[in-house]
Amino acid sequence: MNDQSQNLPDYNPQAVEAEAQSWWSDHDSFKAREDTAREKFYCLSMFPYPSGRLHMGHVRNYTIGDVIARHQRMLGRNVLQPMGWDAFGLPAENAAMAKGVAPAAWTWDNIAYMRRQLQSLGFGIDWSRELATCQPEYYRWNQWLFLRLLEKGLVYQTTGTVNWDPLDQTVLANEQVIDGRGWRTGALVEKREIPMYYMRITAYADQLLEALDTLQDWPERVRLMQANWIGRSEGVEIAFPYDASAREAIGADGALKVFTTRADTLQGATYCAVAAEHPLATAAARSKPDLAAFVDECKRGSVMEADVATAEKRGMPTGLHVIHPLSGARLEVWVANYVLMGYGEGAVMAVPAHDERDFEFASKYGLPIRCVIRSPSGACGDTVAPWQPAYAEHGVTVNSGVFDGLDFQQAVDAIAAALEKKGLGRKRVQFRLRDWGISRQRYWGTPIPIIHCADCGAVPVPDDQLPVVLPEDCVPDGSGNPLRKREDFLACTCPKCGKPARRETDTMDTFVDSSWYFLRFASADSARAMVDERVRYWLPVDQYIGGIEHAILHLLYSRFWTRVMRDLGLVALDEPFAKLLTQGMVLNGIYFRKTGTGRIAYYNPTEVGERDDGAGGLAFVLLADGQPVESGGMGTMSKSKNNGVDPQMLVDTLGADTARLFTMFTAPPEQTLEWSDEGVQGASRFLKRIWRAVHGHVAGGSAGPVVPGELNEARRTLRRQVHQTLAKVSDDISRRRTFNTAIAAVMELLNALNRAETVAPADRAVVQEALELTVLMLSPIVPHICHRLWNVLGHDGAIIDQPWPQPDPAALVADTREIVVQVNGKVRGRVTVAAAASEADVRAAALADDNVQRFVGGQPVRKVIVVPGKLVNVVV
RNA sequence: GCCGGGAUGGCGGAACUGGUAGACGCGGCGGACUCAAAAUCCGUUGGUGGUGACACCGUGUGGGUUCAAGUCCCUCUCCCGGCACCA
Repeated sequence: MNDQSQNLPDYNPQAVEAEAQSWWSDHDSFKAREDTAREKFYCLSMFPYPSGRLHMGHVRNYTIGDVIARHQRMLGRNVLQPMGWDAFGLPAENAAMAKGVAPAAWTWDNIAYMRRQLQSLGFGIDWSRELATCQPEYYRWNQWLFLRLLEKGLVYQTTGTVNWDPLDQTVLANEQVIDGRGWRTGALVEKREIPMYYMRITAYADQLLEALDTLQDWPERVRLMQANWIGRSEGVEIAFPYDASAREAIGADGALKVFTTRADTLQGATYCAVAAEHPLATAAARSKPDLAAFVDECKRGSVMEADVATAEKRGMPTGLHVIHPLSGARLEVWVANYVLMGYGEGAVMAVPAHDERDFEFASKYGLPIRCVIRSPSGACGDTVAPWQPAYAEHGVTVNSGVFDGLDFQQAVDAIAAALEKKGLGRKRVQFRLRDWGISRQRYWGTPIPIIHCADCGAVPVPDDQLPVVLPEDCVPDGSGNPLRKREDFLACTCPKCGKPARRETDTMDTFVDSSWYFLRFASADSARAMVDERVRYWLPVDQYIGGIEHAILHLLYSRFWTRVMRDLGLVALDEPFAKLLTQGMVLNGIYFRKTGTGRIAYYNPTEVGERDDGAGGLAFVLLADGQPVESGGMGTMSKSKNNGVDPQMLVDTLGADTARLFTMFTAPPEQTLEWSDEGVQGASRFLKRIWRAVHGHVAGGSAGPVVPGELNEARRTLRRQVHQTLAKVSDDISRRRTFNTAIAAVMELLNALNRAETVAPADRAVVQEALELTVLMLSPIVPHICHRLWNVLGHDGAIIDQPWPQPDPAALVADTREIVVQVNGKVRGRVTVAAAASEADVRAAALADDNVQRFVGGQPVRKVIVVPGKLVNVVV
């Protein structure tokens, strides 16, 4: 295209974006209406926590969703793209402590600011369905469903272990425990047992695992993470009957139950071990002060499981014994710190010869080791001491009496059958998944709807008294839950007996709030029900987009909650999210200096420049003082590393379209995205180029429609590229979700367009069509500039109401093709042949090529492989 | 430790089903415009050799399958993510 840069209007993103946004707002463009005659598309990005300002991760997340939503809209779907606020949670309480404002006020201010930011980025959101989880109209349904689950036995109360800060007299979340100390007080954190409510997610473990296979449009990685988290194990539950000593200590008959996946090694069990919290440990500790001290010590240890895993194995005998269910031998019962109360029965049979942990423990305490599995090398075939490391693989049984000579499965089957006959065991499945503890000793959350009565105990709040409203004017000071000091909240009457009673002050885990918000968007204004019949139309979510950090908990809880609501007859839905896209993190450079006191000072990348280091390389220096700083490579944008980029700055200077284009172009959506100021400039440059291309073309006067018969070779070639690009972009956006390659293809097209002839009417017609299609193709990604350019190209309506274009099949047809010719697999030439050429013709043309002949060099041709339309390989 | 993913120019990345490695962008280099700079535009840019046509080498390592391997199989190294005493 000839350069017509004179007198063309400048690209002013602020003006263009304001105009487009007010058009959409004036026309209520994104309001979604139920219409069963139309195919719906529910596009949802994970709702944000209202932390104060959007960060780049949000921009990336919501841009991906908006591109998909706008594309689906152009394909004719009835699109719903809602937005809400995950508004309860700890940061609001921290901000309250730091600034002395109530969490509610802080949260609502943040929501107002971030809503404006989302609007300034041009996301096509139906704001009429906006919700915040801290609204009583929303969280009353958390309470209502909690009561339904309580009725069904899917919510129950038991004691749970929490981190307790003894100075602040408060419960700490795991992330508030740093090196075993409270983050504010520095006091040593204790474990505390307190009553908590649990949701019986384990009752759904089997179906949550099995249904993962139906989620074919979820990333394999996420399904695997969930499968590992649920952790299904097939094994045998075995009872070791108490001997006289144990019966006496417990004061009853009975047996120690264990779970094992290695019932084939039962004859190698030489002792049993129980967790410190196990009833047998408690019973034995009553008469043994040193054991009581050890049990206490184990209980006090860190709640963090990572620390537990690396701790040295320690234990102490209980002095009690149990009877081996097959051999009748007396086995000693130990308390061991490596046995978890929360898995299986909280007790294990120990087979040191075939389990590394038991081996380490038995070696340390001199316990017997008995080999019952022969390894392939035979090393475990006899009972020579000292024993070498445990052989934990499957193998053939030995030293097991009637069970000798069996492979793993045969041995498990035979031993399980023998145990079952004696009533001392049965096969069963064990899951790693634990029930979901939802109580939080926190203020800023959904109040748990329970009333404590001195006479009646814990009484559910009747439905007609819902919601239990959280007072919004509390200002937490760090010393426990402020609700405990609110007499107006605490005081109530028992629904059963009418006497004065106290309200529960615990609130719900915020994962409860986010486990069903996607359902509420479909009936956001329903005051009388949690969800209504509109859920049937909109659900499931067709495309869900969010961070990989939610791969396990949020997605698993949401799947569980959906099934619970299904079983209550509230929805007809097994799985809430049909397709899932997990976007990668946004990274930026990390620069720092170690200060004299050993502390590390981080510098924002904008404060750092590059200098010649005098040795042929580059050194990083702080612009302010010219002195070197160290580079810490790329890392997630975070406050602590001082490497964040404020999206608002970008929107205010280069515009929302540049921000959107950069995040979509620089990396595929699932990968990490490395921030680059030069890359942002590149995105802005491309928008200016397309702006100029359109205005330059239009300045040349009007253009008629393309008449295919009038096109010469060059015009046909250009037009073919236009329609090939359209086909590729359609596929990249809808199927592959590789927005980066879609944009690259459009960039290539624009490069070709800038080189094209634009004088003859036929040329202008081809360019007009090309620019129209280019603007249509880019409109989901950079909607504002395309909104304007569509009108500049001579169209009256808004581009948002245009259908997604289809490539013209006739334009895609080529008369000739370039074929690559290889000799022995190396490219030696190219020949142009008619598209319809036969294989024999292609072969002849390839062999006739000069350079090909040079490399064949008269040698006998052994074989010629012809890949139609692509390449010929001559083997000599 | 177990499970999963990855390694391609100076950088981000492309190559989708085994068929032209390095699309597109950034950066670099050369040029045009300018008093100059910025902006913009044009050209060039994996390495080595050659004036050149071109040749050789090249997708973390070593091997294999194939007419043909970044892509498939085996070995090793390093990176990243998840789980982490789950019996």
